[in-house]
Amino acid sequence: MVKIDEVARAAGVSISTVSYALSGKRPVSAATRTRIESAVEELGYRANAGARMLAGSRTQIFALTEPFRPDTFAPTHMAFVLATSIAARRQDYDILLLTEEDAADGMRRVADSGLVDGILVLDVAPADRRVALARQLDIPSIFIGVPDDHHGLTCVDLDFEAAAALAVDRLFEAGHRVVGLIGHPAIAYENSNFPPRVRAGFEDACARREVSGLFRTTGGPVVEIAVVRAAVADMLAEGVTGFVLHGGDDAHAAVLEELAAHGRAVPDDVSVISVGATFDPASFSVPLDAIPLIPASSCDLAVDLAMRSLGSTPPEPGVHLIPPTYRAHGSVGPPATS
Amino acid sequence: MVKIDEVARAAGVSISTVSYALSGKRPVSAATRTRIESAVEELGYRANAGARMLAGSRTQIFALTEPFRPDTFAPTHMAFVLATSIAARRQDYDILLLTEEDAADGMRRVADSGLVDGILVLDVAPADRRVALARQLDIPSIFIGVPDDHHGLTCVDLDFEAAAALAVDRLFEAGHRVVGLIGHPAIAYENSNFPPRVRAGFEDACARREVSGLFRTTGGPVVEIAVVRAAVADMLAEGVTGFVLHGGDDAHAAVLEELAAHGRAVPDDVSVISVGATFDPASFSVPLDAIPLIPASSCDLAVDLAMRSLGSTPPEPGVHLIPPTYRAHGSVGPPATS
DNA sequence: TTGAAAGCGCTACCAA
DNA sequence: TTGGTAGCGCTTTCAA
Repeated sequence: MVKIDEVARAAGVSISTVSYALSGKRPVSAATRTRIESAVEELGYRANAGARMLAGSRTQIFALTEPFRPDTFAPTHMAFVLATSIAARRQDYDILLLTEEDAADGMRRVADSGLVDGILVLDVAPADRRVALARQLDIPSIFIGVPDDHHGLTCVDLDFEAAAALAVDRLFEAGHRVVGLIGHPAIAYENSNFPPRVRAGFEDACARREVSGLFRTTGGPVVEIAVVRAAVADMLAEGVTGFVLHGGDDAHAAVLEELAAHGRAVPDDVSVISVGATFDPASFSVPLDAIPLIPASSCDLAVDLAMRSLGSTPPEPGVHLIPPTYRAHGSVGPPATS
Repeated sequence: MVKIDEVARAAGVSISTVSYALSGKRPVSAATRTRIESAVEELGYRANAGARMLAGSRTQIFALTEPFRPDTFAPTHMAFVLATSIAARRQDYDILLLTEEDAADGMRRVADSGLVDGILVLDVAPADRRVALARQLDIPSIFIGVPDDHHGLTCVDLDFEAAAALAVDRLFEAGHRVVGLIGHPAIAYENSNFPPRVRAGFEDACARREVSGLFRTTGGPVVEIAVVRAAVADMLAEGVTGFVLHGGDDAHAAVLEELAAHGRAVPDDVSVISVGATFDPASFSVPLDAIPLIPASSCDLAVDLAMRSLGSTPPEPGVHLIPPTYRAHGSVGPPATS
C-alpha cells in the first residue's frame, strides 16, 4: 500500500535513509530517525515483502516440514509447531507450512525458489527421506529430532537416552530393582526417532545398574488402552515396582487406572516417573514425577541455530542434545517391603 | 539459483517467452514450449519467489491464522490445518502460519506487507477479534467457522444446526422421545463457534418434534471423563434412550463405557449418534452412526472461495453452510419396550 | 550523516 | 507467435 518513497518524502529524507533507519544497518542521527519513525507510524508503512526478498538477501521465512502420520500424537505435534512459530516470530521470522505427502518436493520447491531462508524439520523418522535432501539444498536445515544417519546435519533434541537413564537412576536410588517402561505404540519405534532412544537409554541404564528392566509398547498403530492396562498388569505380576511412562496422557491415565485397580498406591506401593511428556504430568489424579519434553527448549535452539546458519559464522553441523531436567512431584518412593 | 535468462538462452527464446510459456498467459507454439520445458527440466529452474511477488500480483501464499487455546482439541485442529494445506497446494498455494497470541497483529502484518494473497481464519470464536480486522484489510479473508457477527464476511462451515437436527430427527423417527446431547467442555461454548450451534440445532429440533431434550457439557476446561460418565448416568436416570454425541473420541469412548457399565446395549437398549466428529466413529467397540465433520469439505471450499476472491468476479460475502451427511453404522434402533 | 542510483529476477505491456 | 523492456519496491554500493 504505502511505499518507502512516501515515507521518505514525509520525513524529508532520502529513500536510502529510510531503509537504513529501519534496518539499523547504518547509523542514522537520532533526529532523523525520530522523524522517520513517526512518518512510518502515521502512514502505517510496512516494507513490501516481495521487494524485500528480491533486493535483500533474506526472506524472513522459515519452512517447517511436518509430515502428518496416522500415528502422530496431535497434542505434542501441535505444541512443537506452536513453539517453533513463537521462536521464529521472536526473530522476526514467519513459518511456512510444508505438509505435503512428499515433504521432499516441498523442501526442494521452497529452497529452489528462494521462498525461505532455512528449513526446520519436525517429526523426524529414523530413516528419513528428508535427510538426503537437506544435504543437497543450498539453504540450511535444522532437524528437531535425530535421524539415524545424521552425518553433516544440524540436529536438536532432548537427550532422550539421558532422560530415560535418569528415570532409571532415580528408581534405582529409591531402591527399586525391577522396573518397567511403558512405551509408545509399536509403530512409533519405526516411524519416530525418539521412542527407540528412550528405550535404549532405559535398557542401557538397567544393564549398568544391574536392575531388571521390562519394556512394553502400547498397542498400535494408535494407543490401545486395553493393551496399556494389560502391560501394567503383566509387569506387576513380574514384580515391577518402578514404572517409567513414555507416551501420551491417555496412556498415562490408563496406567494409573490399572495400578489403582490392583490396589497399588503411588508412591507407597509402586513408583512412577513420566519421561518425555509435553503435557503436565502433575495434573493427574496422582501428580507424577516427570522428566518433561519441553518444546520451547528444542524449538528456541533450533531457530537460533537456523539464524546462526544464515550468519557469517555458521555453526558446525552436529547433534545438540538438551540435558533432561527432573521435576519431583512425590510419585517416587522406596518399594513396598512386603 | 538458476534464473530465467539462462532458461531463455538454453531454449533459444526470449525471457518473456519463457515467462509466458510457464504461466500459460499467452499462447506459445508447441515446439517452443517443448524446448522451454526441457530447458527448465535440465537446469532445474524455479522462478524466484521474491521476484514473482514483486513483479506479479500474486504471492501464491495464504496465511492461516489458528490461535492455539488450552481447550483446543488437537486432533481436529490438526486435521483442519492439514486439509487447508492440501487444498491450498492443489491450487499451487503455500500456507503461512499465524499463531501469535495476538492473531490480529499477524494478520495486519502479512496483509500490509503484501506477503500473502488472502487469509484463512480457523478456530473462530463467537466474538472473534479477527472479524473486525478482516473487514479493514485489503486482502480477502475466509472464515472456516461462523462468528456471531458475520456481516460482510465470507464464512464456510458444516451446517451444525442441521447436523444436530438431523440426529434428533433420526432418533425421533426411530421412536425415541427423550434424547440427550453430550456436548463439549463448558468453555467451548464461549470460545468456539460451533458447539453452541450444535446445541441450538438440537434444542430447536427437540422443540419442533416435541421430544424432551437434555443437554450436558463434559466438564472443563478440558474433557473430564468422570463428568462425561456422570452425565450419561444422569441422563439414563432421566429416561434418555437416544444419545447425540458431540465431542472428542475420549468423550465418545467414555459414553460407551458408561452405557456398558449400566448394561445398556447399543442399539437394542439405547441409540447413539455421533455429530461433528473428525475421527472415525465407526471404529469404536460399537460402531456409531455419524454425521461427521469433514475438514476437507470445509477447507476445499474455503480455499476455493479465497481463489475466487482474487479473481475478477469475487463471490458475494455470505455464509456457506455445508449440508450434513448421515452415515449409518447400526447404532440406532427403536427404544427398548420395557 | 546522508543521498543517488544500480540492480535484485521476474511479469506484462507494447511492438513486431 | 515472439521479443524488447519498463517497471514492481526495496537494499546496498558508491559518492559526497
